[in-house]
Amino acid sequence: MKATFGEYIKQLRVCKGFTLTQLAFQLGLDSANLSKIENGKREFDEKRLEKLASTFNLDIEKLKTEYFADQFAKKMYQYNCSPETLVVAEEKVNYLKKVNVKQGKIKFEDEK
Amino acid sequence: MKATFGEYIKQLRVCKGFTLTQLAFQLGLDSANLSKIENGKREFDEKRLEKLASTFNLDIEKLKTEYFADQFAKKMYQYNCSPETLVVAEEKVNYLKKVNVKQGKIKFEDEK
DNA sequence: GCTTAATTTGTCAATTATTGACAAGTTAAA
DNA sequence: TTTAACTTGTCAATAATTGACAAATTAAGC
Repeated sequence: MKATFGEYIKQLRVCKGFTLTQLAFQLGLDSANLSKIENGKREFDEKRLEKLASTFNLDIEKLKTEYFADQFAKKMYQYNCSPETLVVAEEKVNYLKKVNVKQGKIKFEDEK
Repeated sequence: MKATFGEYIKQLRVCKGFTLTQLAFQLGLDSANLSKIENGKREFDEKRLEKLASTFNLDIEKLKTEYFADQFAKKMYQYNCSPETLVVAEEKVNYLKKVNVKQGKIKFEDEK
């Protein structure tokens, strides 16, 4: 899968023969906005990933991978980050996990 | 460098013997907020990367790498993304670059 | 051609998130 | 116990994102 997340959604949609309006309804948004999402002019909201997965019967984990990879790639491209960035990111994920095990949960804003 | 970006800033600051107030002044923010940044309770604003680099005489590219890697890692950790995500991200960066060469600039919101 | 559905684009108010600022609290060193 | 350093809480101001609708364009069928 080399396409952007928007292109990916469009692919899924067209493949199943849905119109924008139909899919937008499933996802609980406006067809105009779905169009923008498909064309990379708006972001897909993370909270709709589950609905997207169930609509197309996709593995939610794979979908998350596509989704976040897309976000990272866009940032990298936009800010012209070195490829090294992803290597360092991997180290940092491991660091966070290790610290987490040692010290207990690191809380993010959206956790209670 | 395995630490978070906040820990990294603190390291730099303490190493040079600066107080929060001193560094905060250099960066144009409040010492209370810098404290939060160092402790991971607020995000460092991308627009201050240059100032941070010049204050500590750091290579801006390396700093960017640290900075964005930190952001990606936090998201990965927060949403429990598979490690695969970073591999896919790399593919997608290449895809974006290729598409860009073929079709001309992809514009982001903050470009004119 | 004409008609109608599908898609895209523009705009904007409303919601939501982020920031800057300051006060009040705690910790640490002398 | 005083003074500086740091941390935490709060909140208004600012900024970013979203949802919604109208209008414009494109595509398909007749």
